Amino acid sequence: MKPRVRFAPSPTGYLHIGGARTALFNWLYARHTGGAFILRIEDTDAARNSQEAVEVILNGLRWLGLHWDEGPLTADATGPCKGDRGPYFQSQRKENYRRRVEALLSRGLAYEHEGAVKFKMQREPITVHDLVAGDVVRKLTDREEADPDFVILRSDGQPVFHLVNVVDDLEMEITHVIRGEDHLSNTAKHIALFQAFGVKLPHYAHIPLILNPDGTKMSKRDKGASLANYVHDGFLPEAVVNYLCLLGWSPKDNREKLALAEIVECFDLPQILRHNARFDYEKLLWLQGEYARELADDRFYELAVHAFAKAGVNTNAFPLAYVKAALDTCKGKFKTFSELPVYAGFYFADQIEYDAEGAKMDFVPENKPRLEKLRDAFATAPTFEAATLETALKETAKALGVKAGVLVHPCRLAVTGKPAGPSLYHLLEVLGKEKVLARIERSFERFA
RNA sequence: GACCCUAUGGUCUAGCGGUUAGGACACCACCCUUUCACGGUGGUAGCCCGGGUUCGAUUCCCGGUAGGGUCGCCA
Repeated sequence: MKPRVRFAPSPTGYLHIGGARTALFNWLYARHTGGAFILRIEDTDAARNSQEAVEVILNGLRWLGLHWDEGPLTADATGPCKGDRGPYFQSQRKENYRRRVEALLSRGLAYEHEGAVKFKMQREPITVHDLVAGDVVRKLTDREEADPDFVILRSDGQPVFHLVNVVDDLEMEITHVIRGEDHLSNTAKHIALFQAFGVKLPHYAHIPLILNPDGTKMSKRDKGASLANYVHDGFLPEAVVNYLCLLGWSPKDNREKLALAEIVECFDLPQILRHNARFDYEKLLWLQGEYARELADDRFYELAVHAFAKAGVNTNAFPLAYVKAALDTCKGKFKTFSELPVYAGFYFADQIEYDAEGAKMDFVPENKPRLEKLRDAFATAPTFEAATLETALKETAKALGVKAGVLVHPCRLAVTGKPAGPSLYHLLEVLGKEKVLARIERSFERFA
């Protein structure tokens, strides 16, 4: 039988980066083995679940490219799903849980207590045969020693996580439960439940957690815990996916930047590390830069235009050729797309602000006559192309007896307002003679 | 408090009894370069501690310490 794995998030309104990795590892295992990846929404807690919250999860998985073989097609719990083991929303499976509780009750494996139903848990240690952690013998804690039984149906009739999770996994015929290590201790309860239902256990693989850079638990409040964060900051899904794979897993041959197809090829459960990993934003940024540099032109333009639009800059107000030429000077020079509007905003702004530090350094009295000379050279250059402008600048520098850099810096600041940016000669060409000369002219009033 | 998992440079990792402990990110220096970035070269930095086992432990065992997880009518 082909493996059947599932990602079973609770719609809380955001997709945790650790949850995203759990989904990814499930997806990778399914693709590696030719099995099925199932998405199940654990929305038993009606009070805090909403359709929008489900939307966040669906969108997150879609953004990452983790398409599911079975599960919801929309965020509507009563809406259409694909797969024949549905419903895939727990809120729609009440009847299944009720039947299962009845069965346990009638066989004396559960009992009513203060209006709730509790499962009779065994006191003997339970061994979890975990594909990642190995054999784990789980003994009762002191509190469980006092009362090992646990609630499976609340007094208001709502089923509890442990029950629904197990019922769904067995009814959906899940073969491998790949989930966060935070569930390892709970697994004993789940195993007892599976046995009570008289069915074969799924294989378990508990993957380590992702921690904050300081080693503490990454919770909703932490910056960087939400996947939406990376989407918002203009990361590329392929970079995030690649990075997530490297947290707790490695191909063991020193490769780090890997295409998804390569990862699918060599991914497997036993090679997953057993210890938690800290999230290294800098390394993610590095991968992001790697992927951003080799983006296909069309996708690059699309993402760039979108980034500008989000920053309130409508690049469509400019000629398409101008926009493309401008963006071409930026490709490979920034990492996340959220940097772009600041990096290249001068192409699309009427008024430019001068960087304070740069102005102090470059808009000094002795530079004014130099910049005037440069302006004249640009004005009389035979063409306004990068190569011509470079020649003009270098000849001007030579005539003035200074290094090229002495002209380059004030010129860049005058034209872009920034001390760093795209190749100067190329950006001058893109901006065009009129804007360049006007901006240089305007900068003169700023010289000390 | 009890139970469970884990421990290689700052971070992610390779290693599975004998290695000059390898790679990547970050950092530093230099080169390239009009800036920034990229690229190139070199460098700083590591086996948590204590006992065993062994001719020999980063590697195996035990203990400690530290970090993480779980013990809920949350999931």
